[in-house]
Amino acid sequence: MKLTSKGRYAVMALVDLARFDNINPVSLRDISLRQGISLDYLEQIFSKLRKKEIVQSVRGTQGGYVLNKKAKEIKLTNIFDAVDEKVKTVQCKKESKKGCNGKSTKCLTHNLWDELENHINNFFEKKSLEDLIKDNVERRI
Amino acid sequence: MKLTSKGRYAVMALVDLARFDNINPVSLRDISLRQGISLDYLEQIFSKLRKKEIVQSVRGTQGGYVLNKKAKEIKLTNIFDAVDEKVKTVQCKKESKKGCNGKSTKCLTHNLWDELENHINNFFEKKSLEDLIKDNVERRI
DNA sequence: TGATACTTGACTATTTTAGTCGGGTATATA
DNA sequence: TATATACCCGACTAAAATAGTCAAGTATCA
Repeated sequence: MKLTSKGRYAVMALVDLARFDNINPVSLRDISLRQGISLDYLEQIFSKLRKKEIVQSVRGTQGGYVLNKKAKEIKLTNIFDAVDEKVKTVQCKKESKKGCNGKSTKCLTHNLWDELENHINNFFEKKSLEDLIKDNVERRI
Repeated sequence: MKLTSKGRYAVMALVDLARFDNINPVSLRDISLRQGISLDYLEQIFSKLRKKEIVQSVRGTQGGYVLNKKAKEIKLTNIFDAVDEKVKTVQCKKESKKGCNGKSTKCLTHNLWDELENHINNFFEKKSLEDLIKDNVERRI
């Protein structure tokens, strides 16, 4: 079980963005330099964030990205969802003969993965971008 | 973020084992048939479980595996640890220039992943094999 | 009109996953 | 003692996912 870089980068980039977008849009180039993330990869990630209306883009010189909502309203769930960083546990395919079919001893652990998924998603639903920024400022003092 | 089959299989197999090992050892062949998991793959998994002293092996005809501890004492943490199903979030390599080096805006999200890791591990540390079996019996009624 | 910066889609090397395969060794039972 | 059962061990591999790269755009500001 692991968190992939895509999700990590998305969160890092958005925290970075949230701290600098007071007046002007923030370019991916700047984020790329500050966070050490490949520009091309960032473009892929922000394309997804834009489609899910987490950020807005401003084209042209002095362009960049701006948050599309208040940092308080952007939850980790939304970010991970946007970049396809899902919490996958069991996939109970109805077509498959093996695995979960609701019969006999199979899928003994079905409920476990459900619980786990809820447990993790619960964490993600509570945390907002604002929380992350505040947390960071506090520890910085 | 996903849970891989290895961890899933390990838990499924152990729940199966725990329910059948009252008197005799349980063979991987039986578990394989009941749970629909490849025998060869199960052998790999049980080799690891044995090395971490979660199960004991009995060789020869009528052989198989037996739990090495009480189901109550085997936590999910132990199982996942045995089969290398780790909860990985950030790796802050000291060697790398990029990523987490404790400076400036980098690793803004460091604490987040720590928290997440604790949150998940907390779940795994509480759940025992016994819990899973009980849970299953209850829902079966 | 040129530089900046977003936009899009295709391509690719690397790593991880989920096995398979081929050889063993130990032991109960006939 | 022969044999079948079942654990034991290491090497190999196909397929999928990951983490990018690359190329060719379009919009906008100065």
